[in-house]
Amino acid sequence: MPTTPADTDSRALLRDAGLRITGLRLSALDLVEAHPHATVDHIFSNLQMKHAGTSIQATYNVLNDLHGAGLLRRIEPAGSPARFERRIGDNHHHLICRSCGELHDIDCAVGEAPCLVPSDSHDFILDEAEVVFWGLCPKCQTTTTNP
Amino acid sequence: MPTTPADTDSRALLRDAGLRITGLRLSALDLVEAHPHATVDHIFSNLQMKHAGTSIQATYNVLNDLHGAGLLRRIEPAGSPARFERRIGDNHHHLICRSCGELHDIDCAVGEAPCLVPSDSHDFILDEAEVVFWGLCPKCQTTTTNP
DNA sequence: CCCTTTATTTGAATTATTCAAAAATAGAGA
DNA sequence: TCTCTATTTTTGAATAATTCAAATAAAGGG
Repeated sequence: MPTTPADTDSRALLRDAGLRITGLRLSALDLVEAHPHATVDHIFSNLQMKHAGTSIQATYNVLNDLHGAGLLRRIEPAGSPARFERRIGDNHHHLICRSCGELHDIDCAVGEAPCLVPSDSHDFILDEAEVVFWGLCPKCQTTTTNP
Repeated sequence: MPTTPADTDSRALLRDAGLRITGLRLSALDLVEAHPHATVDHIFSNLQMKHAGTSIQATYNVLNDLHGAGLLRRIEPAGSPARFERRIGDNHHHLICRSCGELHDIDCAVGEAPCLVPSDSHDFILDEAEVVFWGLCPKCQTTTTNP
């Protein structure tokens, strides 16, 4: 079977994570790379095209395993099923339309930095400050009030 | 029926929001006031105590109506069912334990509604910058690695 | 007090996700 | 290369959170 550079890279990622190299996992990694913020359903139907007979449970398994190994980031915006992305380890955030769910990556918030440091840590060991910007996308600004 | 000051206040809130004044709605407001971050289940069982026969659907209706009227804020942290709180209109955030789900309010150091500005607004009309601090609470720092 | 609108109950469905046992397969070692 | 075992995937079913819809009950303006 032909191996693209990306494929070779994905194999190394899986191996380094201690996960076996399977077609589903390689395809899932590629898919999320190509379609950031993909939902489980979307990933599921794409996996089915490449690997006939793929089950939804296997899709959840694969995504959970990849997430557990730190190869995928999972985001769960309010009112939406889980989404997955490859950009991990950086400090990027998300901008979501309340009306249609359109989602953009936001490289980093600018300005009022104090918001990214809690005023009282309650003695927690912090590992993430997750920021979601909510609003209305340009399209929904004009269509929201329609009948 | 006796009306406490809080009760009177809640009645005014409902009336001003154009919502009819019902026992369930008054109790739900009181309950969330007394128990910030309460889950639907928690609110449901408490409503049942005060109003025998209350259904889970009515609980969802009441909470959705109050939320729609802007009287309750709904938060939906990843991996948790929806939670409700009375603190609305201020710019406070949340600190959540990844292990046990313990949740604290975090007062934002900076005042206004979206306390942060995205690096690129994508022409969205923003109404909220939601920040969730994730970490491990003191208790889970010691118990997480146990068998 | 009646009537109409709005709430709530009753009963069922949907969506997102997980659990568990059986069958298949990756890949380390003989 | 072949075999064996642990891991992965399928198959089948269950659960949790939430919503939908029709029938009944209650709020509150006239």
